[in-house]
Amino acid sequence: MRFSLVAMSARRAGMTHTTTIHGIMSRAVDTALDALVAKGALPADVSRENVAVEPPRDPAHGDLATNAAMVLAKPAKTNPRALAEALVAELSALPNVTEATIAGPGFINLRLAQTAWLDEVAAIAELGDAYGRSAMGAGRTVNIEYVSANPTGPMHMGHCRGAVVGDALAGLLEFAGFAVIKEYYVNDAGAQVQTLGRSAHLRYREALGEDIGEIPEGFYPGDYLIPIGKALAEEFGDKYIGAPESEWLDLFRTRAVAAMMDMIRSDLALLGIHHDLFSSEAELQAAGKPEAAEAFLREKGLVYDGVLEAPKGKTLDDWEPVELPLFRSTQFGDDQDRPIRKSDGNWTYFGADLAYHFQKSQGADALIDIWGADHAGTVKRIKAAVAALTGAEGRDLPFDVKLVQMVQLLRDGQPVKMSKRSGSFVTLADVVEEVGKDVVRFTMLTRKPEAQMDFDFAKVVEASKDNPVFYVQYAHARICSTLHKGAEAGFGPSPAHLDLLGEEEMELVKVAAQFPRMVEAAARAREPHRIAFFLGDLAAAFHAYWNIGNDRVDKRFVVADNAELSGARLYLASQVGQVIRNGLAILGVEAAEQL
RNA sequence: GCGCCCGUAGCUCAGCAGGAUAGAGCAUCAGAUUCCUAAUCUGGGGGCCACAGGUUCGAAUCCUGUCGGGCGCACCA
Repeated sequence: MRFSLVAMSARRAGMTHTTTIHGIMSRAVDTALDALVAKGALPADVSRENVAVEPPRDPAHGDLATNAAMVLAKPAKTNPRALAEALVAELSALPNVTEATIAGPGFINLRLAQTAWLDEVAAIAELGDAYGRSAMGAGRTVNIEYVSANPTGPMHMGHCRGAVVGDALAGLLEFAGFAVIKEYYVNDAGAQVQTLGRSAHLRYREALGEDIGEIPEGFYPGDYLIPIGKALAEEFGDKYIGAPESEWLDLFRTRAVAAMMDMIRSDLALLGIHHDLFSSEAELQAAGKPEAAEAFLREKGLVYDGVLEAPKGKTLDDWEPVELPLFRSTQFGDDQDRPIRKSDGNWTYFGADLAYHFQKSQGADALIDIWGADHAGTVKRIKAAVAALTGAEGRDLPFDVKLVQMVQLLRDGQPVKMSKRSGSFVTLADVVEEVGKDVVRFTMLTRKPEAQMDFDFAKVVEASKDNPVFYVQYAHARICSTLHKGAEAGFGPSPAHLDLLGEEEMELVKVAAQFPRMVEAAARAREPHRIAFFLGDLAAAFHAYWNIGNDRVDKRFVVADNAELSGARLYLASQVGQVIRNGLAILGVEAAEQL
């Protein structure tokens, strides 16, 4: 009980901005509830967990609304109406609040004084790049593993979405007050990297003049291995021509993996992605981590030697029952226990991955994995493993696996063909080169990650309002050019006469003021795409205001012969620009000053 | 057969921690645009939120079932 109260107050503290309007008002509601408790109108032990203070859907209802009376009525053993009336009495006494009314089933609608909103504009200016930052994370460490593409070739578009979503999520959580570790798991221990080593050897022979002809089945055919072969040839001469594999495979594999990782890192850099930590599966195994995890789990009775049943619903020609060390994942909701070692004694991917997650868990308060949706089937076992390993230590470690759906590449509505046989696929580098980093990043975030998406080369660079990337960038560019024009006319942004701003301008302020809330909501849900959608809304509000100026010269940002009004509007424009920049920064997108 | 994800306007998708009359863009229809900030603008029509139950003061949202679509289901990675 004590524990939950502590947790709750920490949570509430994390949600509260001290200097922005939604924080101030949600604290004000909290304080009003405290007052009711003091007066005996509300029991002290009622959980306020579901109390929300947020803008109503319909702006006609007011600036903010709270459901407090409805949520608390039942546990307080009173009716919503009575509670609402008591709360309204408290809230309407606040200087910020010009009107507090009860509506519908018991909502309390609040209208705020204009000065409250203008204070928010000032807060944006004061906090600058930090506006919207939250203390929600309270410095807790979150490890987010993303990309983790196999080091067997360059990054292609299949990796792109997970990379962007992971990186944007990392940016979001960092902005929300978490200490974020961005990690990449290098699968440098399996059969695929052996194949890579052999493929490099083939290219090495080729570099030394041998005609290798068509790349045979079972080797990686891509041209990107040619320079690796050449480098190996230069370094080692013909030393490994005709030599048995045992003499060169480890060496060639290691060299090839290193080269692939260099290539992947530079591909990622094109997207602005830089991991903090690259963890090697081979090193993990060399350090005996899987053995340690196995021993630990055996001791707990969570690993045993057993025989798997043949898979149902499909027939396998080469199925035969074998005894293997199995992890008891069924105990954690999986539908089958999972082998951690193969019959040849090597670790399965899962066996090593389990140890890897254990390793990650020791340096973090929460784990997040970003995976392609094709790995959905393995989520349960890894969650089971983490629950088993950390649960056995008495920890309850939050662990999320985010699945990212595939992207279909289109060009003018037609699917882009990829030839696997020739080893040519659409690389990430190609796409970034064609449309630019910012377009790739933003576009990948214009759909929730678990929904499939199309990426049409023609559409994503289109300069029109139905292209969200452009729409947001254009808003920012417009703001920059407006400030520029203002300066030419001798007007600069100034907070001196913000009270001259009218209702239309306040609409824009109210949208911009949502930003801190949106950051917290997005961070809580771990959905960076919400920031992208918010930016679309903010850009729309800005363009809407701008459009008023089409017909009404007096509503433009720069009003001739009126330095005070122009100064106030330019100040507003400048702060809207600041919010757009902050949002884009979370997503790793640069705000264009001109288009 | 089992598991996971999805099902919201003609199309592509939002829907913020269960809140008030479900939103946007495209398309469509009707207007605006000499001057002005048109890489457009204003307005209209369009919905059994797949279906059926349940929980709740209240459900697109949570639970169960059905139907439909996608993905996965080896000791692969």
